[in-house]
Amino acid sequence: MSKARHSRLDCTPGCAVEAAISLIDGKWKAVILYHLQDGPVRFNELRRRSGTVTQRMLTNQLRELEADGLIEREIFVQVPPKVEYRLSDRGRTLTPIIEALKTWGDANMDLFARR
Amino acid sequence: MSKARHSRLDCTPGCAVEAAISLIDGKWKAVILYHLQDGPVRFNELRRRSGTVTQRMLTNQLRELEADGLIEREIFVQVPPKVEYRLSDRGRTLTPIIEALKTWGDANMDLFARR
DNA sequence: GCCCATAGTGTCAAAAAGGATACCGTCTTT
DNA sequence: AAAGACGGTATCCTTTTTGACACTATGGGC
Repeated sequence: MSKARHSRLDCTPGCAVEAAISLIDGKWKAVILYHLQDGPVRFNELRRRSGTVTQRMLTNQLRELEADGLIEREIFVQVPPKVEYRLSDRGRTLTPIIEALKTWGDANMDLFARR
Repeated sequence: MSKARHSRLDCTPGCAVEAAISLIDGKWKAVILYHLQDGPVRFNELRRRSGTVTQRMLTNQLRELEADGLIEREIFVQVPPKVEYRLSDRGRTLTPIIEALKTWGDANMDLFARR
């Protein structure tokens, strides 16, 4: 999803909104960013916290977030392997949005309960 | 996308974030909500403002937003037909999020330019 | 008579996203 | 000796999303 998304460079006002949302859509990206807000988290820990995500999907989403410069990946050369993910400076600027999503979601849980 | 999304009712903290984002993902929903912020807009006007969206997609997205209670649809019985879309009360509570997306998008345009 | 605008719907096909499963090598625990 | 934790990859398949295109009905302007 991170590829052919922003074809229009003739940016109408709505384009900025489209561009921003395209970085955090995907079923897991916003959730990942949320879990990284309090500091670095390891791969499997992230996996456990995110519920039903598969290994493959988590890897995909993390790679895309990294390619977009929103998170950073640090490999600790040791056995067993250790890899930490953390927000980049740019990623941290998304915090207000993620927080707003969380707040809104909590306040509107009734919307989801009825399905 | 509005259907089988929230399978986990054992809501972990990240679940609220996932739920909220699921309502505004899709390539056009956030953009539509953005365009509705200043008041009701007619179907074709919305289409023109949203760039490359097709008729079918716009209809789909509007129907889903309506089903989720975020927008309202008013039909004026006349010829040629007139249909206006406006934010519902609940939809209006999303305004801070949409605005934040717009602001963030504007501030990070460099991210999109380089693709 | 022909084209345009209005607000859609229907069908088909392509592309993208997501899920299931198996596998890798190393070390620790049981 | 077997199993589990770690952080992934590779492959295949299904579901979901998106796009292209044609079609509807009515009225107005040329």
